[in-house]
Amino acid sequence: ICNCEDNPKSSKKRSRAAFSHAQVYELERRFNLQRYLSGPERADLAGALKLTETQVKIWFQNRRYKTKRRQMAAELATTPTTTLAKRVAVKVLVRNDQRQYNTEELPSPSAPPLYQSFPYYPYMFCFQPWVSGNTLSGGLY
Amino acid sequence: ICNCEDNPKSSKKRSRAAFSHAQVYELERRFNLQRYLSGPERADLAGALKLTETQVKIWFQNRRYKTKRRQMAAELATTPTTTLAKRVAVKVLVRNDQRQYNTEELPSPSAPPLYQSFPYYPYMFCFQPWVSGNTLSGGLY
DNA sequence: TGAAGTGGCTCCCTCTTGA
DNA sequence: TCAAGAGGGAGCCACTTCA
Repeated sequence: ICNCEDNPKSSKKRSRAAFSHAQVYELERRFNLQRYLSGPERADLAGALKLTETQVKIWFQNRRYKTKRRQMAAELATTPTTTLAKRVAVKVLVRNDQRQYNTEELPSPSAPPLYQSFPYYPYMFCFQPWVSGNTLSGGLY
Repeated sequence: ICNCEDNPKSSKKRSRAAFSHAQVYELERRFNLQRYLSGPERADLAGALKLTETQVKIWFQNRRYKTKRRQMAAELATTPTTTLAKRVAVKVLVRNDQRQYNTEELPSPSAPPLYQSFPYYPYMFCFQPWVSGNTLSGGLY
């Protein structure tokens, strides 16, 4: 599915592209500002870092997942079992009239926020023109 | 794929549900306000109209497409051929540094805006919590 | 006529792999 | 270790169906 058309260096399968320090630094900085990128934002960032839009997209995806996993692990390690049980119950009873956050997203009282002031907070804020049909330059969303 | 689980009235294939006047009126009113619904907005509207979230989603989808088709037809009918040719050219040459609108979205000087002050304008504005994993109550996004 | 079906695309999340 | 692969859900657009 993912064709990943670029990186003229290799003609093989090319796994593990290994981004540079500068690239990772900028991605990391951006990630601390926002967990999700809109189409144009992604395009700009990819252009600035000389990465594929797909690479930026996947990097953010992996980063989100990694953060979430780390948080859940930390939470599991520091939260008493009874509290966890209670949380599950709450999760099921919640109505969905209003926004429905997963309980993991609420800053846990005991788990230290690994990424300062950024608990896992999965909402999208996409303000993107929806380019319909024939999109040029590969990067679409 | 689309299971469309509801409408206890019929036990058959159930095509053409035929919404009521009140339902259509409200959908229409909402459509004049916004072309796209976020998850919670859709859930609220569906609940208020006693429709499935899927029905509301599909209604908006069909409505968008219908509007677009109507606009393109109107534009085709009222725009001289030379102008159309020029537009195609422009479309291809546009850079995508900045937002890239389809030319149809710009209010055409000659085509009357069938839906007042609402040219076809395909962008998403989703401000929706991303419910991960086990979502209850059927409606997800 | 218009709600729903179909197909093709993208994004997202989750988990896994292998250089 | 971590970018990328792969599976599965959901939304969007384009068209088509047929009650």
